[in-house]
Amino acid sequence: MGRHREFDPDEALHIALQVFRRRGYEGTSISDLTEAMGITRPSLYAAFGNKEELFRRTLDLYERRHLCFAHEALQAPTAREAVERLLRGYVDVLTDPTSPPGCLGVNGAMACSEANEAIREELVARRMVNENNLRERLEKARSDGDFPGDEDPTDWARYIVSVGLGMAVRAASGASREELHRVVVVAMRTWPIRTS
Amino acid sequence: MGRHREFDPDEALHIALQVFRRRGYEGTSISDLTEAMGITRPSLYAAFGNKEELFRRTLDLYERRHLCFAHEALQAPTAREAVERLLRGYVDVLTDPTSPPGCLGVNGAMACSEANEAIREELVARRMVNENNLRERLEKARSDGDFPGDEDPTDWARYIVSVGLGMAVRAASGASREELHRVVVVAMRTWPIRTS
DNA sequence: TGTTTATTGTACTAATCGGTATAGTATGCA
DNA sequence: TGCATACTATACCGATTAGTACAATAAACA
Repeated sequence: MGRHREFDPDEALHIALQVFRRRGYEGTSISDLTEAMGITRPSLYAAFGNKEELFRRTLDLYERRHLCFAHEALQAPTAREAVERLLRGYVDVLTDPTSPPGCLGVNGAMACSEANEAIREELVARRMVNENNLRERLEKARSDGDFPGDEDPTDWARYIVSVGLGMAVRAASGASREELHRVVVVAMRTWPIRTS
Repeated sequence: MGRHREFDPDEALHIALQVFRRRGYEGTSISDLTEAMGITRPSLYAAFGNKEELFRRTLDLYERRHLCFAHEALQAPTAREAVERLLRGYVDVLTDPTSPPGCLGVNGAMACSEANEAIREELVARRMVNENNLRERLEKARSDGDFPGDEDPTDWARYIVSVGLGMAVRAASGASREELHRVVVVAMRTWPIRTS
């Protein structure tokens, strides 16, 4: 009963994701959002709560729709391949021509005033989940004999994620997909086991 | 003639640098600045023009006072040593215990609304200057026989800077100096020439 | 000592921020 | 055909944004 909603919340969420991805959390105003989504302020608040809740839902959508490659990448037969797929998949997300360049998680976290400290912590926590997944994959590889026993999976996961973060910053500054794939090539030369 | 200024502009600029470094450009308000600097708004505008001009002057100060190590690092005898000094010096700046963690150039550039596009471009341009300096150092190394002739200095400079940017993001999220030095250790293993 | 000049503090501007009260409108159910 | 209900539109809230007008103040020069 009652009047029907005149917009598709899922479609609106996709638009919000695009806006947040381009402008970051603080850089995006409610007016930016409502204008892009084609809805009014009360509609936005009725459907999504408030700005912070909306951002968390865009984060969920982002991970589900754009970062989903990571889970598959980690299942590659060798650790080396898993890491390379991870980095190359990330590059493709960062430079997806249908979305603003860069990473929602990185663009959103930087330059937060203290009023939005909670957002920053949320993003750091989500980032850490990914890094831990990678570390666990490397630990498995080590017990499989696929990764040297005297190498530290924690150090390696931290390094790989750092390269990814650096590429995210570059992407936001307009780096091309080719440029970033070249970064991956150089980065992968650290790998302690040669592909035979 | 006229009344004397009651604050030291140079000291005030150092404080502004600290505030901008912690909050980024957009995340910092004039009130944040005047409060930290201990001066009033008209004094700030009289001495520094406006927010954007003040930020540019803090950028100059930052490069002069905190990034000055880069110039010396590039003069190391070997290219490998130059790059390692560059990365390690940057880690120490990022985690300087007397300053907010992270890099003014990175924290300031992310999450800019379109009103401050000029700031973003300025920071990207300054970053490119550093990357070009590194590339030129690698080109010199190549003609010195200190760097393989079949390696591309542009690719390497881009990779090294990317690692630095990634560490800057991590530092802003609270990474420790030790953590980041470990990233450098792994990153340096890409190096195409072994230290004999 | 009086005048000029630059800095100071107070108080303000228009615009924008995130968020909402309220009234109007469209729908499903009885 | 009412009536209850959920959404929409307008217009607003107090707080904060970057930036400034203006008058009081303090120093240098005549």
